[in-house]
Amino acid sequence: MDEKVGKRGGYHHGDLRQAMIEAAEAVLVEKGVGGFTLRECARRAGVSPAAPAHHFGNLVGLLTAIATLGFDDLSQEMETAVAKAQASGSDRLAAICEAYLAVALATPGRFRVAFGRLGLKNNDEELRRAAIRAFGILVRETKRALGHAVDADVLTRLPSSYAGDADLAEILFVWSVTHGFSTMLIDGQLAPLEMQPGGRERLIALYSGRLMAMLLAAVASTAGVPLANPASHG
Amino acid sequence: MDEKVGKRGGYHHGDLRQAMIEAAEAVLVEKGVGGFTLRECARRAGVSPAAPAHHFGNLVGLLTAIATLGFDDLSQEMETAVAKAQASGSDRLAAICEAYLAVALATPGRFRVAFGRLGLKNNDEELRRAAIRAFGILVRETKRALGHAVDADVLTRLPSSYAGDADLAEILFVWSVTHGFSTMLIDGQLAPLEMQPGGRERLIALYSGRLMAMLLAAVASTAGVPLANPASHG
DNA sequence: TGCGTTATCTTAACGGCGTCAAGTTTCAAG
DNA sequence: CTTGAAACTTGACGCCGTTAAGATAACGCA
Repeated sequence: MDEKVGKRGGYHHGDLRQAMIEAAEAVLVEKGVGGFTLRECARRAGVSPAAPAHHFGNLVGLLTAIATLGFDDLSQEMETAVAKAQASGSDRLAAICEAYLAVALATPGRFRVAFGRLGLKNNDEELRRAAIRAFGILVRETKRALGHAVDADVLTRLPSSYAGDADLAEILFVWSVTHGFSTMLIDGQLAPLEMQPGGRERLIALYSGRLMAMLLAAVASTAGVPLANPASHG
Repeated sequence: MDEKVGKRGGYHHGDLRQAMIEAAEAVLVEKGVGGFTLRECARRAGVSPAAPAHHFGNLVGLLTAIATLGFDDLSQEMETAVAKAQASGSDRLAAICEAYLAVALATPGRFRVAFGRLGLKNNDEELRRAAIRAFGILVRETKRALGHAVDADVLTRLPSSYAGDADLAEILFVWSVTHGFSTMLIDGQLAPLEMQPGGRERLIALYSGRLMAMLLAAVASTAGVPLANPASHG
C-alpha cells in the first residue's frame, strides 16, 4: 500500500519534497500533532533524517509548507462551493462555510497545522498569500450576503486593513461559528455526540444545515437586509 | 520574581505537585504548546527530571491535571458570570459566553491543553467530571434562554445523552461561536486585526458585544420565543 | 562523449528530550 | 528510636532535531 516512488534509484529520491509532505500529513492524521516527528516522516519517505533539511530547512519549514497547502486547499474548495451554489441557487455564504467544515474534516492534519499555533514561519511569503486569499473569500462572501460592495482587491488585501470595516462584526461572527464547529469536531470535543448510530456523518447531516440557518439569521439580524434565501439550508 | 518555595528543605520539595502545575502553565504561556517540556518544568520547580513521575505518572498526567484545572476554572467563572448577570438583569447566556472568552484570554495555556487535542488521559475521572460540568452549564443556559425546562442533573449528565436533544442545534451553535472566537484570538488568527491602537482589548471591546447580540438573535430566530433582552449587549 | 559543478542524500555526532530502574534521603507512625 | 513508606536523585536508555563533513548522482557545457 505504500509502494510510492520508494527510493527507486538508490541515492536520489526524485521528489523528496512531495514525499515528505505526504508522509507528514499521514503522520499528522495517524498520531496527531503530538506524535508528529520529522524523523518518522523521513523514515516513511525512505530517506535519512537529515535529508529533508535541504528542502525545508527544518521542521518549521515543513510545517509551513503544509500550512500553505492547507490554505490553498481551503481557498480552492470554498471557490468551488461558491460556483456550485451560484449554479444551484443556494446560499453562497452557507456554501463556503460548509466547504470550510468539509476541508477541516477531510484533511484535519493540514487544517490543524494551518490554524494550530504551532510555530510557523509567519513571514513566509507563500503562506501569507495563501492565508490572505482564504480570508479574502470569507470577507467577500460575507459582504455580498449583506448586500454590500466588495473591493476588487479583496483576495489580496491585508487582513489588517479591515480593522475599522463596517462589516467586521459579521465577518468575525461567520468565521467564529464555522471555525469553532470545525475545530471542535476534529479536536474531539463533540466525540460523545458522535457515539451513536451514524456517527459523525449523521451528526453533521442533522445539524450542519441548522447551524447554517442560524448563522444566516444572525447575519441578517444586523442589517435589516434579508438574505437571498436563508431557509434553503436545513 | 520567582522566589516561590524553591526546594527549601533540600531533598523534599514540600508541594511539588502544585509547583509543577504552576511551572507548566508558565512555560505554556511563554513558549506555547510546542516548546513545552517536562524537564523544563522540573527545572523551574527546582527538582530533578524524574521527580514529577511520582505525582503525575508521566507528561500526559501533568497535562491532564492542567486540563482539569482549566475546566474547573471555566465552570467557576461561568457560574460567577451567571450570578452577576442575574443580579444586574443582563443576559445570562451572553454572560457565560463572555466568561468563556475571558477565561481563554486569561489562561490560554490551560485553555489550549483542555481543548487542544494533546493526548490527555480521557478516562481520568476528575477530568471527565470537570468537562461534563462545564458543558452542563452551557446546556443549562442555552435551554434557559430558549425558555425550555432544564433537568436537575444537568451538571452531571453525560454529554452523549444529548444526542437527540431538541435544543442541541442551539447548544452547538452557541458553543461554536464562543469557542471559535476564543481560539482564533489565542491562536493568533486575528493578530492582524489586533495591530492597531488599543490592540486586542479594543478589538474585543468593540466586537464582543456585537457578536453576542448576533448570537442571541440567531438562537431566538429558531424558537419564536423572544429572549430576555437580546439588545442589552452591544 | 567526457568533465566539473552543483544539488541531493548519507553518515556520524551533539545536546536535549521522556522515561525507567535503582539508590538515597526525609518523613511520620508506632 | 526504629522502621517502613513516601519523595526525590542519579544514571542510563532510546529517540528526537539539527549540524558538519563526506559520498553520490544529475546536469550543463566543452
